[in-house]
Amino acid sequence: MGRGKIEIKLIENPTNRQVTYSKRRNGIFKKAHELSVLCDAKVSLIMFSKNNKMHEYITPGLSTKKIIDQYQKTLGDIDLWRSHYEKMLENLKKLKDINHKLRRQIRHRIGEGGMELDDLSFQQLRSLEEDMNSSIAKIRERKFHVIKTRTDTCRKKVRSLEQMNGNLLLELKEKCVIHPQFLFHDEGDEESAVALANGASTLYAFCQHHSHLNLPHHHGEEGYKNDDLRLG
Amino acid sequence: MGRGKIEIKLIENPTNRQVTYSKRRNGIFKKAHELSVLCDAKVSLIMFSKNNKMHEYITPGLSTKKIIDQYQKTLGDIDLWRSHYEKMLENLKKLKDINHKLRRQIRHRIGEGGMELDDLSFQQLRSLEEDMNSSIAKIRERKFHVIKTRTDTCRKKVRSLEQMNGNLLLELKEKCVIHPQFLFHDEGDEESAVALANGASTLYAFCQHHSHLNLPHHHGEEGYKNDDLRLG
DNA sequence: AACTATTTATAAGA
DNA sequence: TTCTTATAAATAGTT
Repeated sequence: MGRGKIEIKLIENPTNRQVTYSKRRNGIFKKAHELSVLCDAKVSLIMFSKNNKMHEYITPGLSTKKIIDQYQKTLGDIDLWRSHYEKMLENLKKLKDINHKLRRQIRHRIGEGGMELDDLSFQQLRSLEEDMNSSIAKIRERKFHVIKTRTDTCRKKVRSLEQMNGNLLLELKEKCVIHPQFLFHDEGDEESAVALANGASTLYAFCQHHSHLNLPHHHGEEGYKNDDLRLG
Repeated sequence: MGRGKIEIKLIENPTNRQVTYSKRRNGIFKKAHELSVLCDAKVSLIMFSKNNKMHEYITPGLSTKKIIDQYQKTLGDIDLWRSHYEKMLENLKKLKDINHKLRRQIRHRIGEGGMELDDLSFQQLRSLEEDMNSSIAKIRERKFHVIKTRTDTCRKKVRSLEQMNGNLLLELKEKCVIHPQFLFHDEGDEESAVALANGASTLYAFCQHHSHLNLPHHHGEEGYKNDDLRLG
């Protein structure tokens, strides 16, 4: 429709093309609107020119605003979702962290893995042990009313041995002062010899008792930990 | 354009309206297509008749399939997202669970909360204690090389004291054999009486000292654990 | 952007 | 719906 018929194919001349685009675009929009009104139809017409300029027509009933709102609501939902997702990621991270710490704590308390305790200082080990001890003490308390205990005598023995040793030394020293012949084993002083034997036998009996206890005592040194643990 | 001019307003006659819709719809599609070809424009034209029949035109370049694919890809992404989200939820739940168990384990090991151990049976307590013992043993092992020196020294001392004790006893015994007067306390033998008094007092002093030591020793029974801890 | 000769779209009727 | 056709509308080429 115009001065001459035209073939429907790309218009090479850019100016011509642009002019035709404008004219026909308006024509289509007019027709779209006429259709909307005449037939109560819903029409959405969107077009992009070769230079990417967009133009659109939407039937008045289907207002552009409504469509834009709908679009933005969807975007908003996506945003809400993303923020939700990111909060959850954070949460996840925190939980993993806590988990890791708890595992570490347990590993320390279990002493597992051999190398697990290596990165703790002596002070840390001490405090960890104290912790463990106080923990185990509580468990012991709980268990205690079910089983009665034996006692440990290791330390008593060490001390009493030391004491006894000191006393024996003192005694010997005194004997030596009173019966200097003690210092000379070859001399035949009957009386002091008898007295010495007498006193010695008493001492011996005691010491036998004592040294007899010493064996289990030494044994107990090793067993000590076990006893202790079992008591605990 | 037609036998007569028409006003642009809703066509009340449904048949007329429908006919006009069909004719004009074709007209617009034809024009949309002509625009697409002539001007290399991208055109999307969608319309719904009053009876909600949909018709659309899309510029051949912007194939309907591509648009549908894009649409489905978006939907697919949403689905992927949802499944991702659900996996994460699951993960979260598992972590929380593990966390809870770890906390419980620690509470048991710490013995905290007082009532925390009440729901364990005696066997469970026993096994928990054994666990704790083996754990503490490992900590001690680790600790051991730090206090090894002290311990060794202590043991050596004990042994040498015992040795000394035995030697002293042997010596005393020998003296008694050589000076038998030590054995008769009732005889008016000044020397032996003096010797006896002397020896007895020494022994008495020792025993007093010894039994005196027993109290702090018993007291040490309580202090023992603390000492041990301090050594640890 | 305006003009206009001509083509095209389409309203009304069949 | 489709065809016909008179006529309104759109628009290519020109100014």
